[in-house]
Order: sequence, then C-alpha cells, then structure tokens
Amino acid sequence: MQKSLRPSTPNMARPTTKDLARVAGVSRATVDRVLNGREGVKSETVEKVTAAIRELGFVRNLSAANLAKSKSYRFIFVLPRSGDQFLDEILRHIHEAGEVFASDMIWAEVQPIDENDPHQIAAFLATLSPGDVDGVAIMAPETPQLRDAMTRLAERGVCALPFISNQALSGDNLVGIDNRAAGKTAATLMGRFIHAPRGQILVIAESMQSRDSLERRLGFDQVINDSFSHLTTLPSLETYGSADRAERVITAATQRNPDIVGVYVMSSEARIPLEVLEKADLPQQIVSIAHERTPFTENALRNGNIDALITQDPGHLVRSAIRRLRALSDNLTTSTSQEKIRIEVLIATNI
Amino acid sequence: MQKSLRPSTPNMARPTTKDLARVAGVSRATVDRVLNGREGVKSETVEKVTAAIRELGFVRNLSAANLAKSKSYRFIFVLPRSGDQFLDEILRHIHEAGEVFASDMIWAEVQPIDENDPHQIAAFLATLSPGDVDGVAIMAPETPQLRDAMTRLAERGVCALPFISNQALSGDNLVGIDNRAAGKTAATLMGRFIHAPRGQILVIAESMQSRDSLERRLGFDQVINDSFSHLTTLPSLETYGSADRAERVITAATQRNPDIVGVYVMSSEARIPLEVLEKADLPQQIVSIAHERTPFTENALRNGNIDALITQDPGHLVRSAIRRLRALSDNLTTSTSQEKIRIEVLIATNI
DNA sequence: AAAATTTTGATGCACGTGCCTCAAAATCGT
DNA sequence: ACGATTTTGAGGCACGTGCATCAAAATTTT
Repeated sequence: MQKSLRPSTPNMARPTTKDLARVAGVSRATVDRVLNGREGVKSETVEKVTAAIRELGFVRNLSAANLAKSKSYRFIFVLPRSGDQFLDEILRHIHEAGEVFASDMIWAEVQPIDENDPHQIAAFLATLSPGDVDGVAIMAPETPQLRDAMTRLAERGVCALPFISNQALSGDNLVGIDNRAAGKTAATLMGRFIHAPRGQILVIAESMQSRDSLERRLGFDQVINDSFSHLTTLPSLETYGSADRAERVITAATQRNPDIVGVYVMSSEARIPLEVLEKADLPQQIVSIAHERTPFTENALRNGNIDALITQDPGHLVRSAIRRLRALSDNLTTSTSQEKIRIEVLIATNI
Repeated sequence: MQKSLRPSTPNMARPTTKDLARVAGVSRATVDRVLNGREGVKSETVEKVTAAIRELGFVRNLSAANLAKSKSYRFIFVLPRSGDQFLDEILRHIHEAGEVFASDMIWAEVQPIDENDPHQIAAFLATLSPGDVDGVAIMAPETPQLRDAMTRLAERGVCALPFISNQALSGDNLVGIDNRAAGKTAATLMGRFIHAPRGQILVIAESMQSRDSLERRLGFDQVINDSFSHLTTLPSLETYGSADRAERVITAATQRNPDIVGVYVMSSEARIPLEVLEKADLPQQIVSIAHERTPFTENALRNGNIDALITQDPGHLVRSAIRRLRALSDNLTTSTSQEKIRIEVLIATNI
C-alpha cells in the first residue's frame, strides 16, 4: 500500500532524436527529415519513425530546437495613440510581457497610430516585410483600407491578428472578447440589480462608429428587451472623448428623462462620463455598469460609484496575442482553451 | 512622417555572454561567475560586469541555459481521489498542461490520496526526496500532520505549494482564490438578485470541516448581514457527498422554512444538492448561486437553474501551480500579476 | 621580498536539435 | 543490365550557456 504510493520512475532521461533513430532503425538524418516534414522520405520510413515517436513518447526539446534555429521573433502592437487609461494598462502589460518573453527570444514593440486615419495604418503595414517583423497585432477600427493592407501583409508572409477591436473579417482569431456577449452580460446584471418597477437606462459611448460599441449595444438591448421589459434603454450618447461634450449631452439627457435608474458606459474610458454623472446629482440611486478595469473604475467600484465592471484581463490579452502570433509564425496550433479571453465580471468583492 | 513609422532596428542580434565579456573587459569565465553568483570575484569586477549587462541590455537565453543544464523538472499534484466533477476538470487540465510543458522538460504527475487520512498523506510526502521530485502541489485539508510533513519536505529541499485548498500556514503562496472574498461575492450577487422584501437563504456544503467552506460561509454571512439585512441565512446543511443524506437534510430544511428565496451551494460539487432542490419544487422562484464550473453547473446556468457561478479557472490553476513550482525550485521570483487566481463570476451570457 | 592566497584567463566539452554536404545504397524505368 | 532517380546514411558545425580544469596574474599576508 505504501509502496503503491511511491513515485513511479525516478529520473528517466527523455528520449532524444538519437534514441528515435536507434529504435526506428534509421539514421538521425532521416529522423530529422521526418520531424521537420522534409521531402523525399518513403512513406513506410515515415511510419517507422512515427511509430518510434509513439513508442518512446518522444517530445521535441524546444530549448534545443530554438537554440539551434537561433530564431527570434519580433512582434509589433499597432495601437491608437489616444491615451485612455485602458490603453495605458495595455501598454504597461506589453512592456512587462516584453521582459518575460525576452528570454524566449521574443521582442514586442508598440507602434502608435492615429486610429482614425486608415491610410496611415495601411501605409505603415505596407512598410512591413518578413525579416523585419514576424507578426503584428492590430487594434483599429475595421475599414476597407485596413482589410486590404492586412490581406497583402498575409500574402507577404507576415501574420496579423486583430487585437481587442473586433474585426468581422477575421472572426474567430480575434484576440479579445465577444462584445455582443459582453453587452448581454452587462444587461443581465443591470436588469437584475435594478429593483425599481420601471425606469430608463442611459447608454453612453465614446463613439458609435466603432464596431465594438455597436455590438455591445446590440447585446445589451436584446437582453433588456427580452428579459427586462419594464426597463427601457435610451439612445446612445456619444462623448467623442471630450469632457465638454460629455457634460453637455449627459446633462441634457438627464434633464429630459427624470426616470433614469441605470447607466451603462460602453466605452473603455469610463472616467469622463461618470464624473459628469456624479456632478449631475440624479434624483434616485442608479445602478451603473461600465467596461474595463482602470485605476479610476477600480476605485469607483470600491467606493460603490460603479456597481459592476465588465472587463477583459489586459495582461492575458497581451500574452495571448504574443503566444498566438508565435504559433502563427511557426505554423503551430495554439492550445485554444488557454487562449480564450474571458468576459470577466467584477464587483467590489472580487477586484 | 512616413519615415517615423518605420520599425526601428531590423534584426539586431541579441548580446551573448561573449559580448558581455568583451564590453566588461573580462573573460567569459568571469562573466559566468558573476551571472551564476559564484564566489571569488572582486566586487569591482562584479560591478564592471553588471554595468555591461545594463549597457547591452543582456538577457540570459533561457533555451541555451536549460539545454546546458539539461535540467528537467518533476512535479506531483497530490489530490483527493474522490472524483467529483471539479476534480475531474483539474485532472484533465493537469494532463493537458503536461503535454504543453513537456517541451520545457517539465513532467507533471498526479498522486491520488485519501484526503481524510492525514497519516497517509504525511507518509507519502515522507517518501519524496529531491532527485526524485522537484516540487509538490498539495490539495488537502490542513492538519498538524500535513503541516509537519510539509515543513520536513521543505527542509529536505523539495518545494511544496498548497493548491486550491486553503492552508493558513502558507498564506500567501496558496495557488487558489481567497475563499472569504468568494463568499462575499456570492452574497453580493445573491442580495442584489433577490427582489423579495424578505426571506431566507439556504446554505449547503459538503462538509463544514473544511477550511474553504468555513471561509466562504464567513464572507457570505458578513455581506448578507451588513448589506442585505432583510435576508437571513440558515445554518449550513452538510451532505457529506451522499445523495441520500442530501435529500433528507434539504427536504427537512425546506419544509421547516417556507420563506426560502435563495440557495447558496458552497461545495465544488453542486450537482447533488441542486438535483434534490429541483425535485423539492419550492413554492416561489429562488435565486441559486453555486461554485465551480463543471458540465453540470454550466448546463444549469444555461437552463436558468443556476443564476450565477463563482469559479476559479481550472486550467489557470494548474498552469499557475506548475509555473510557481518551477520558479520555486529555481529560486526565481514569479511575475505575481500573472499568477493571481481570479474569482470569476459566470452568468448565462459569459460562460 | 618571498610565500600564501585570492582572483582571473584560457580553453574545452556538453546539452539536443537544425541544417548542411557528400556519398552510398536502394529503387525505378527502359 | 544499364543509367537515372529517389531515398538514406554518415558526419560535422552551429546555436548560447553551464561547468570543469589548470595555469597565470594580481593581491594579500608573513
């Protein structure tokens, strides 16, 4: 009984390509050809080698392989230069991850761009060629120019990944969350948190031009209409990132609608609208839900000024993008379960 | 303008120890002595080398280092053999992670133990010695015997980490969530989801012997009492993992208390109690909150039988434990931000 | 100043894989 | 049976670091 609890094999040396060659009855050169999928090996020989791989449980030693290839990766994050707090977090994590991944021969850089100038983005992407860069993660609104540029980039052999900002074209390899589901999540919490028998919900965005906001709004409205029909959602207010404009449109909306019981801030920059709302001093207690964890929103959550946050982990976003870019440029498949970005729900107790 | 957007340095080779030696004006042997903290180097020489490290931005090539050391890690997960669905998930992820980490020369194994027999656990840990094993992640209730065994293990140079199951002693290096905060999170959602003006909350656990359940209960009660005083919490019901007993105690409780408006299932195995409750056919709609994502709870969430789940990502738990064990056995510091296990909130829309 | 000690240099092998060349062997087509 | 072609073998260098040895140089102690 005690014996059965003893760890099985003490320190078995892991099989190497040499062992493979011996067991398969071929030379190391042939093993190499099979392992790296080179031409000119008879199919039965391939079989012998793969059989040996299975038999020995051979796993390629990545350290040795990387060393031999002396390959290094260079990835570029193309990000808007407008510095809201969420972007700052992303930047911080890129630099942090850069240090960690440095020992794996991975360099991550940031290229700020003007997200509203599709030509500039396209022009930048056009300058990239393999040899310079191994992969690009792009956070920018989807435009025909960008789509074209990304297609040409792929043709030239530089892999690209949409990052956070949703792009319909490249659907399932987006590194980011399903914004429609995020909107639904916000709506469900909103609906269940509001106890008033009826009322209106203020919806605030930076701009409804962006696909992200549109999808969040779509999901939000769907759930409110289907499951919380005693509540109504007001038309989206757009701040365009300006505090002045935010103040104007929000105060106008609050005066026009005395029955506001909830506020949903869709944009990743929640500070401006929420500060305006606080000054507005609404008649009743309202439930407010926002997106993304920033120093401001985190603090507001603790104070009770925000009731819930819908977030995506910036560190995970960055690391996932890097891992997936590396897998792409090595033509590997990623372990998908690890790479799914979760829609996180934060309340005061699980910050 | 276009020019400023061009990526800066094409493919700069990374500095090696040779470069360090050249720049510092010493030999590669001395660089090696400094890098690996060996004795017998004058402090000014150390300074010269560290200055060169800073100047060149040298980062040790981990692939090469690992290869040279030809070090491999062997980690053991000591887990209860009682097979609830959450444990099954953990097991699955250990095996999955095992394949991924295999290329990093890391082997992860599972040692099932009878979690209620502290002597058996202690006896097993006593068989482990460095050379056999590099690290152990232990999921078991805290007992004096276990504490002793872990201390002796550490003295022998095998590092150990409490895993999921909270152990007070080793406080901050637990791989898992803060169960008190998890209980608080459950309570906050419970309180806000319940619209009834008053009512009682059923609390079900597998056993209140375990520290985890105690802490969850503590956090839960604190928030209900402080913030939702119109609700009252009933004494914890213990199922001891038996369906029969669960049925008995739960039906007894529901008959005794007609005003139940919420159910909080604290144990990681929510299936049994929830199935019993469904049969019980309570008078009013109740809000139910449970822990851990399993095939059953996930399905119940989709069906609306569960309103929210408080979870910890099993894949993340496993990978984090492995990374931290490696860091421990290399005497490195882990990048803490990545290793914090989040208390996740799942509702039907963000599964 | 000589001896003892500490500090440094020079050099080489090892780790496991990728990649290369050249020749030998096997197989094919006629 | 011959040449042409495909397939395999043998061998070696490279990657960057860890680790070892032994001698040379610098520094301290006597």
